[in-house]
Amino acid sequence: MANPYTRAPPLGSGSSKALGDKDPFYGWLPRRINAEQVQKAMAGDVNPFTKQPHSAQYKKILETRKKLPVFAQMSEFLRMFSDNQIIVMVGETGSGKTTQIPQFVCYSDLPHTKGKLIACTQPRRVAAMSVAKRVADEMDMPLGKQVGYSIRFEDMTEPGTTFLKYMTDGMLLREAMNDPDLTRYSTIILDEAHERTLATDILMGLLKALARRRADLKIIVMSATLDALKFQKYFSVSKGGEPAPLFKVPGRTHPVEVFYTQDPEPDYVEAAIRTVLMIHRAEEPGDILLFLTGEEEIEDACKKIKLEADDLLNQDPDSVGPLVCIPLYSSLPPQQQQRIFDPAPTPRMPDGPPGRKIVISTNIAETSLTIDGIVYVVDPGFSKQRVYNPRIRVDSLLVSPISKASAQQRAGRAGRTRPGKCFRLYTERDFMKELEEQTHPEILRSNLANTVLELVKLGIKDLVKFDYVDAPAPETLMRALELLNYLAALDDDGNLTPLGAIMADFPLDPQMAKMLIVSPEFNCSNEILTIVAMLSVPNVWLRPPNQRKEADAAKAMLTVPDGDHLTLMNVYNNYQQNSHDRGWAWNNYLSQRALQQADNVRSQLQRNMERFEIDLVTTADPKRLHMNVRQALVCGFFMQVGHKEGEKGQYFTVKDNQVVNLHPSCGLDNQPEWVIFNEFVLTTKPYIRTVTDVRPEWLLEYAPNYFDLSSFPDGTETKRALQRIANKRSRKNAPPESSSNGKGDRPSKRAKKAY
DNA sequence: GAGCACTGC
Repeated sequence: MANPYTRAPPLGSGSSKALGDKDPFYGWLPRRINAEQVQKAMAGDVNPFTKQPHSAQYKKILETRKKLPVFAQMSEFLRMFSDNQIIVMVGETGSGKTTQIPQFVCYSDLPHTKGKLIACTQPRRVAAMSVAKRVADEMDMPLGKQVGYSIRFEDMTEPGTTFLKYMTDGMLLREAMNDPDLTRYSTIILDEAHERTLATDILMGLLKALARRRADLKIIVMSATLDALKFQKYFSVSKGGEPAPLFKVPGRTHPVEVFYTQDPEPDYVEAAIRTVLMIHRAEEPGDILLFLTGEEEIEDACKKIKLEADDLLNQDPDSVGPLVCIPLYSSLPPQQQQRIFDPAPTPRMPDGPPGRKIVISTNIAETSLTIDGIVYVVDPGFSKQRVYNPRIRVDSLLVSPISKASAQQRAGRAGRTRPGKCFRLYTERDFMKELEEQTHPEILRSNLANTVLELVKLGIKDLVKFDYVDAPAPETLMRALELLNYLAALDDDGNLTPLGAIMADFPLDPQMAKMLIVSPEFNCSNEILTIVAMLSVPNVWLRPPNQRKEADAAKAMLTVPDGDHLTLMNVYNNYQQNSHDRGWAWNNYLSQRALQQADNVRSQLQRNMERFEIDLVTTADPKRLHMNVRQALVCGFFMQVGHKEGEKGQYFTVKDNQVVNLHPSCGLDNQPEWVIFNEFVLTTKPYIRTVTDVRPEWLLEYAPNYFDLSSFPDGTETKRALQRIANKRSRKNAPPESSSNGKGDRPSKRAKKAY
């Protein structure tokens, strides 16, 4: 056979007639391609990848592509790509990097000639989908053929045809778990690396090691300017040697003038409202984007601004135009989110002062959503950030100052369509001296139980020595290892157990994966599957401010008094029985969107169960079914137990002895002595949320290692209570329920032993 | 008697 590189094989719909002997790739040598070759191929009449004639549309799009800053540097890029295994690339907003660089790579790498793919990862699903669509158009191909995307629940690729795949970072990480060498890929592009999502961080560590094993793999890390040097050093080719080369492309945005306050503002919401109204009165036409921290703050500010703006309009209708306030946060239904794209209101009278639109948004407008036409940004300098405290194992959301990088990103939102202004509600000194350079990457702010299990499954032996871009706190790793060991996912030496290997394959927190896998032993895997799905989606309960009573009453109708987990199950079952009816969900103050998602997650998990031959079983007798479900819950959540002390209903977490309260949303009709909880949240008080009544015997029985009383701090009421139960049990000298194994409905003997 | 920054598998 001739050199395979002299002639690209015809692809998919390619017809040899159209091709003739004019294959635009004829004689091309992969990874040794220059810009002249590519330009010529792009300008040709025949699409070199499909061998079809180019459409008129294609030529049009090509002209606009040529105006992108990155296009002018194609030659430089191709040279750098030829000469290096790893490149760090910086491309500011509007450079065209996300759409163009992967295409340049296609022309140079010619992945289709070797049956490989180019991957380009994105932190968000919508981005992966929309960019893939755009690039498919640019390359004159139907989406899902040569160019596709892959996100959870949706694989828009065609095996054997697709050679450029946009995907979420989490998706590529999943693939790595089953193929640590990522052999299908010839080039991997990590886009938006500066966002430092957990998945991107882990991928960077994996790819750095993989680059040594696979000399044929090329890697491109794309980021914002501030982080480039850090990545260059991290990906230095030789140990302590040269940093990875940098490819830099200017952006194409308009200048944004930044203003600071003279003095610190004591009340940033009040200051923000004042600033917005000042802009409305005094500045040229143009829409405003105000960043606040959460739903309540946003809705509140919306009302206040509206009131004040209406006053202004009435007082001075000749110089002040109408103003419309639009809230934006993730839990808003998509339809309402769309309002941010509405045009500004029209003047009240012909020739009157023009109207203005103000969007008041959480961080969602910083990265996930771009709104065109914004000219003014008001930035109070705060956002809610997730923090994880490994000492007490609690996740919380804290309003914290943003980073410099974040502030710059926010300011940039004012310059997308024309020159803009950004009003920072803090002093220049604070910006320079007080703000951190970067937002702490997620890996430093999260519970890593899931990540650690993934890393072990990926074959990483020593988690502490893993080459992280930023290493997590050792205590966070310890907490994760400890949890996984108690769940029997890792043995005492930190090796993956067969159970752990299966757990890692479920897109779930380890606790939930564990209880799902063991649930057939309790004859309730059907129910646990539902509960796990419901726990994996956003809150299903709606509570509109003016209909709280009605919403609470509707919830009470669906509540199961034995526990919130059972209530969730009941909600899902009712949703099914009412054939996913939108009206039913609406009448019961439930989020149809969340229920639909739960349904989706449930099917995906069910497919995973089938792959591992985990039976889907249930128990006929409803009373016994509830008992069985509650026991299965213990198998996953035995480390999240609350014990009531005293009559006041004060709960203490087991072992950590933290004081916690039942969350007001809890549906229990009494205060059981022992409960398991799904989450521990720190808001106005420490709360445990999604709570179920359990029996202490179950704790001792299904989690004997964790409930080894010698490991408990002495002198606590919890320990004494458990000791009493243990004594009673040993007197009986037989497990109380498994001995009477008359009906198949009861937990089997094996369940007792294994867990 | 309270909340839900945002993403992802």
